[in-house]
Formats: sequence, structure tokens, C-alpha cells
Amino acid sequence: MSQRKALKVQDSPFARKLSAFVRLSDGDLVAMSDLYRRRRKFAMGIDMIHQGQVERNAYVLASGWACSYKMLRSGSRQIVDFQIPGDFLGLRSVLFRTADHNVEPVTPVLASEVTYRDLIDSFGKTPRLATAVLWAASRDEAMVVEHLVDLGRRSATERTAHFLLELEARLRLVGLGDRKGYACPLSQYLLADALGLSAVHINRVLRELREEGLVTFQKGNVTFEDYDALVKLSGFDRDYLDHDGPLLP
Amino acid sequence: MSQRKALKVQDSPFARKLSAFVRLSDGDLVAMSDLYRRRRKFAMGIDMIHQGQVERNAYVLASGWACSYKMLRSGSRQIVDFQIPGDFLGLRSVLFRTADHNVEPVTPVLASEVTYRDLIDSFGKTPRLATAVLWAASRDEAMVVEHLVDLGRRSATERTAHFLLELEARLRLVGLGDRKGYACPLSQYLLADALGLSAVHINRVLRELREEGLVTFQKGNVTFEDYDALVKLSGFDRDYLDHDGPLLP
DNA sequence: CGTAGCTTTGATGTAGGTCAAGAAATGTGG
DNA sequence: CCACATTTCTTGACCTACATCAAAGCTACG
Repeated sequence: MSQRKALKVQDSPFARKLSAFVRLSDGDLVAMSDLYRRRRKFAMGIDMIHQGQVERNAYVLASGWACSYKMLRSGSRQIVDFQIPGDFLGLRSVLFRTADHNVEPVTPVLASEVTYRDLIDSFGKTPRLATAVLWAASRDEAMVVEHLVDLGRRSATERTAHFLLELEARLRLVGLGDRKGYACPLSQYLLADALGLSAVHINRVLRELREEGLVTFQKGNVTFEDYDALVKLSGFDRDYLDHDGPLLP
Repeated sequence: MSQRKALKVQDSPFARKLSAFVRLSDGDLVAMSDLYRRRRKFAMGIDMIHQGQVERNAYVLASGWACSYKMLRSGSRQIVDFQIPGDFLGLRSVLFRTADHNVEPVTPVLASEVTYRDLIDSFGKTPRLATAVLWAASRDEAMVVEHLVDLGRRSATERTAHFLLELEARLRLVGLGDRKGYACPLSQYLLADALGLSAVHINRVLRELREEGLVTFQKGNVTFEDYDALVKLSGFDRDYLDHDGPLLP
């Protein structure tokens, strides 16, 4: 029975992701299965997590996309990151007393709930899991850092190109894209809020990239016309995403 | 002997910092003392960590300031964060195979070296330490996220004010500042590279803030003339930094 | 006491914002 | 399967926040 469970967990995107960092034993996998009990659906428009909430829960995305963001008094918002299937979401809201950000579905979402107790208990049972989660959190931080460089020092065009390439690299890791392109449910408004630009300007940048024969962002699809030129243009270096093979044997 | 050691560690800024997240047992403190063996000095101008390096080590800052940054091909750089005494530095360079960023002293620095083995060994011995480090890393990520919001959606003035206030809050936690002000060894160039602005513009913003009677940034000192007005101007909310008392009993 | 790194200021240029308005999609109820 | 509503996309005209360039005064320290 627990064997069946373990196998099932092993096939989940989350287990696959953590396995990239730390080799997980059967015991680890069984402990992880406790994190997988409550499946929940979220429709678009309702926050999965909102700033200031005290319920300490997080989710592992099973299907659909979400975005985490912060609102400013001025009414503008900054999207910090998008979450794709397999991503952990809201870790800081479990770890801290109150959530410091919002998370909203971008498409209808299916996710497994992880409570504070689940997480702490499983850390107690299998310390390696804590290390694996630390690793996963650090990879996420590496992405946020790269995003910060985008906003601080790259032009609108470089930034947009870089962002589309990063998404491809992430999606490829979970089998949802390749260097030809991927399905992308983001609106230009979402893109604008992520890249710190206006929706109008994003539109112009996308047109330019399309007319230059580099990428097409249309009808929910990103298609790379010239992947290599795009990499060159944006200075994209996927090193910060790749860590082939478990780091902790 | 090990008792003396433990007490010494308990007094270190690093132990104080982690204790804010997780109550540490004597055993935990002894395990931590292993992380404190090698003290090293760094002069200005030599990187403590550089992008692509394979030696997997990190440091805990004992005294002085440092900054972590990324360089772009264009020659411009983005400072991701400053480290002040007590801060962990280069965690991602221990955890990953190669460092994805640089760290440079801003002043002469005294730091304790932490190697990959040290860290993994101590996690094995005391799982709570792994959890504590996860927490500390998450707090750091919260700061990077707020910095990202700065770059994406705040004006140069708001951004600068926000940044100066955040530094105050962090320095206050280690007893190096209060709402009157603090000693700040940063040049306007460093400020510019952190805030994604040009040094010239930073200078103008600082002048404006000074002439408005809000803050003075001069001669290595930040002095708040009107703390509350500055908070209002920048929309600063210190919640993301405060987590009074251990979260894990 | 000189020279190299900071800070300050002015003049001018430009990337990207804002406003406005029409055209395509997309969705919804009948 | 169509009519209407709503969101999303696209483009043009104009404007502003910040960059860049240039040059002069500071400071500090070898």
C-alpha cells in the first residue's frame, strides 16, 4: 500500500523536481506523500494566498499556471514570479506568520495543499526533505534574482526576450515546451506587470520581436523563430536553472 | 570546553539571527560552532565569491559590509543585495555546483568561512539547523522580492527612500542603527547599481530628499530628518523583516 | 601635495509612460 | 449558433522620468 503510494508520489512533478537536488529514499517519498493529501481546485479571480493572511498554507501546483505578486498603494502591481506545474508556491507564507505576497491563478488551477504542520512534521521525520526544500527554495531565489537584474539593468526588449527564454527553460524541465516554443496562457497585461512595463509598451516590444523574426507571442502560444539570436540578444544564460543530477547523493 | 564554545557562538550575530527563527538547543549551538572555525579577512577590491567559481564556500559576515551582484555583458552591473554583520553570504554558491553571482567587500571585511562539507555535516547532525537556514534564506528572499518591487514599480525617489529605510530596519536588528540614522559606507555609485539608476540621478534624488528635509546621505552617514514622512513617501512596511520570537519552538 | 576616486551641477537626448480610440478575440446567455 | 458584452490587442500622438555627456569642485590618502 505505502509502496503504491510512494510510486505515485515519485511520478508527481514535485517529487521529480526535488529529486533533481537530493536523492530521495523510499522513506522520504512516503513522507512526501503526506504532503499530497488535500487536492484543491482554484478558479481564476480568487486568490490562493493573499497578503496578510494568517492561515499558513502553501501549495504544490499540479496543473495550470499561477502568479505571485505584490500590490502598491498606488494601485500598480508587480508580479514577482509565475508558477508552473510542479512548482512550490507560497513557501514564505507557511514559514512566516503572515503572508507577504499574493498568489493568484492565471488559469484554472489544481493544487495540493501543504499546511504548516505537514511541512514541519515531514521535516522532523526526514531531514533530507528539509535540505531538498532548501535547495528548491534557493533555485527559486536564483530566478527571482535574475528577474531583478532584468528590471534593474536590461532594456525592455532584452528583458522581454530573457523572460520568454527563461519560461521555455523552466517548462522544458517539466516536459511542457522545447526550443520550438510552448503554450503560454499569459495576457500582455500580466507580462507588463511582471516586466515592470506598461501593457502598451509590451505590445510594441512584442511586435518588434515578431517583425525581426525572433519570437511570436500570439493566441496563447510562444513560438521561437530564431532561438539562438534571441539568446544572443538577451544575454540569456541558463546556468542558474540547470543542476543536472542530485547534488546530495 | 564545548560549553565555552557554545556560549561564544550564542553571542555571535549569526546565532542571534537564526535564534529569531528557531529555538536552538545546546547541541545545535555546538554544531554551529563547527561553522565558525576559519576566520578570514578580505580587503576591498578582491571578490569573496565570483560567478562561475566551483569552490563551494560561503561566509558569515562578522564585521564590515559586502554586496552581491551580477555583471552583464554590456558592462553594467546590478547589485542584488548588501550584506551587513550577521548576514549569511553566498548560500547559493555552496548549495549549487557553481556560483551564479559575485560577492565583493564594500569595506574591509572579517568573515567566517563555511564550506559545503561543514554545512551538509551540520545539517545531518542537527536537522533543526537546516530548518533554521531555510528560514533565514526565506527572509533574504523576502528582501530580494521587495527590492524587485522597488525596481519594477517605484519611482527613483520612492525607491531610494524605501532602500534607506530598509537598511535602517536591518541594521537596527543587529544594533547598528536606529530611527535617527546609521553609519553607511556606500558610495553613490554603489547605490546607483543597487537601485538600477545612474549615479548622476541618484545624486539628484538625494539632493531633493535632503532639501525636502527628509534624509541626509553624506560623509558616510544616513540621518533621518523626518522618518515618518519618509515612510509615508515610500510606502515602506517593515512587516516582511520582522518575525519577533522563534517561529519553531 | 598630487592624483584618483567621489560628488555636484548643467545641458541635452531618449526609452518608455500615458491617453485615447478602434479592431480582434473571447466569452455568455438566449 | 447567433447577438451582445467584455476583455485583450494594436496603433498613433504626445509627454516625462531618467540616461548620457561633460566639466568643475571635493576628499582623501599614499
